[in-house]
Amino acid sequence: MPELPEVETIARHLRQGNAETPAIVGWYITGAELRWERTLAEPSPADFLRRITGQRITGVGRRAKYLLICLDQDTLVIHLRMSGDLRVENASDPPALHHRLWLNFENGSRLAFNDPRKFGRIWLLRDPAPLFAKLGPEPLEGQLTPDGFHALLNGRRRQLKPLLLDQTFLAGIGNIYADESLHRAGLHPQSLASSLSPEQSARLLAAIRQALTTGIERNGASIDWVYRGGDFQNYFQVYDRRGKPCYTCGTPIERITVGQRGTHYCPTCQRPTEG
DNA sequence: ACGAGCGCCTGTCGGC
DNA sequence: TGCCGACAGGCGCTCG
Repeated sequence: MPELPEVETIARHLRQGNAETPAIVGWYITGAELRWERTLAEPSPADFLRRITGQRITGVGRRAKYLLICLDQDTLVIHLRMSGDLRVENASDPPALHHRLWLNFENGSRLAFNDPRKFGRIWLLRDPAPLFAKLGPEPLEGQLTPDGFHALLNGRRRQLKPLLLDQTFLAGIGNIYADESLHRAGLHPQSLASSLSPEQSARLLAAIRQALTTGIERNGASIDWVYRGGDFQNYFQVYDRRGKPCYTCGTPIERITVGQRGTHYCPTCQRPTEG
């Protein structure tokens, strides 16, 4: 499910609260329960319970697609993978079928990690930096310039779509935002990164930022039962639009497989580059 | 360096 | 209705 905009939206809601959920900053952890062992990547269940109990939440943030829940001594790092979701609820509510791990708070609330497909992972770390060591730059941060991005692309003989999905190249983009970015940039998903002109690279960076920013403004995309609350799905130009007319030229959107991922594009607006 | 194939899991949907 | 395969917002691994 969630890519950068969805994780950012969840982080903001947990930090600031919204109509449905209160902010969790300042809450005191009285205990935890683990229902699926593999959800917890690190440390052991016993160490996790011992260490997290008694800590207070001091902040909520995001790095790439990782959600960061800052505690007094540690950082709770959560990767939602395909189907993970976080829910604030009453500790007295019966836990839902797919709750894999939850924290209990002094105020009678619970923060539950719900994850039907069990791909999600949670770490409790004194220092999360090593976990993020191989991640590429944040696409929305200013250190990444059009020239710098062109240099990064220029050094790679790789198709654009798999490269955008490579978290060590650029951090936070997933299948939806890769397709939407390439469409906005007018680039074919199978064009080679090294074939882009400086202008095309600049256009791609701007398109990525535009797609991600719009996604955040719309509170992310909600496609099925997994993640709710966003409406970016109503603004998709290519993703999940196979056979429907391109909004720019009317050509039916095509779906192909690139790097074993479903890939949507307009064959008229997104022509392959030379080389 | 790069792509393909597969494993990890459960749920939904379309075709027959 | 039931069965069966395809497919799903991700990522780590091995193998050429």
